[in-house]
Amino acid sequence: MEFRSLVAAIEAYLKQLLRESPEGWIEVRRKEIAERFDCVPSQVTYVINTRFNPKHGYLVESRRGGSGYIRIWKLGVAPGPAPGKDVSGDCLGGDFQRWLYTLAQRGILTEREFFLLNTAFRMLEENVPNERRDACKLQLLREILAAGDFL
Amino acid sequence: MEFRSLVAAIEAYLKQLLRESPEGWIEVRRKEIAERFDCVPSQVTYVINTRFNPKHGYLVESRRGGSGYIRIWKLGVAPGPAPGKDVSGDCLGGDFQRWLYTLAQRGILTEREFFLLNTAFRMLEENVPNERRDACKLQLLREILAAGDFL
DNA sequence: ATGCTATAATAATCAAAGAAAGTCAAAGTC
DNA sequence: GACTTTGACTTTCTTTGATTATTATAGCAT
Repeated sequence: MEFRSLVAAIEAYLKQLLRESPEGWIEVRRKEIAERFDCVPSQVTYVINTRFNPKHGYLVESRRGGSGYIRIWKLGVAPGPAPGKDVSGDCLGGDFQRWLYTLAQRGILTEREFFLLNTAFRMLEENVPNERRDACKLQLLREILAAGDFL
Repeated sequence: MEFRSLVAAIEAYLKQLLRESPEGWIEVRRKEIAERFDCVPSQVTYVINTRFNPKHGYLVESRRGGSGYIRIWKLGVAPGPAPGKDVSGDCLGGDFQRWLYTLAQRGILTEREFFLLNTAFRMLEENVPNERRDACKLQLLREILAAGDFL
């Protein structure tokens, strides 16, 4: 298949992998992707940042250092810019709940866990200063996902 | 099982032992672990420090010298911290963790729920402005308890 | 038996080397 | 002008090994 650009090709490749993954997430090495597409590693970072961000319905987890990785989760349906709603600031708005729901549906969270986390999220929503809120929720989500590894 | 890295393998092994231990704690020889995984002993120290600290819900006690050992406690399953051992201060704002711990002990929360809520609490702890923090945590606790009714 | 010492058996510390991934801004393309 | 591509530099995490600190115990002297 021919692609207009590198980003497009890499994006398509990752989405292909995601489609083939029954778990709804994939794990890749930045360096390997870069090699496969014969480009610099930071290109991959660029693709991740521009095509797999929360706005598009993806969550990315990564680790540096020895045996580092990039893990991409596909969460629920892409929320879409909700026309009329202020698109500017927090694109993460109410989507978190949907994501939790997705995780619950996939059996990654039990119903109770879903409920409890929902409560916790609402708490963060209401009590963490604006500028830190999104980062904060994202971090919690990441920790939850990471916890899954061993729990 | 295949592991990404040495740390991951050792971590998983120790957690396996912990899971199998009815007392909620285990005692190992650093050297033996190192031999089993064919690595230098300080690697084990590294794993302990980075994966079994209080922040992750573990306490570690150890002794050097003849018949030395490393003892690892898992909080939330174990009957409280090793007596006389410093919990190293920052073990997550005392009271709330204790609350959660109690709930877990009574079987009101599962281990996972305990862990997740712990994470959420830490999040609040670190991100909510000082003056609202306590009220906030209290409210979350209440909601959790209330939730118990119909969950 | 009691106390002291040397020794061997451990674990901790620390710093260096190695292995990824992230950042940022300049240069290129459309 | 906005989006892509590149690469030098930074940060984070892991692995290794040399050195240091601690403890139990065996041996010895009293």
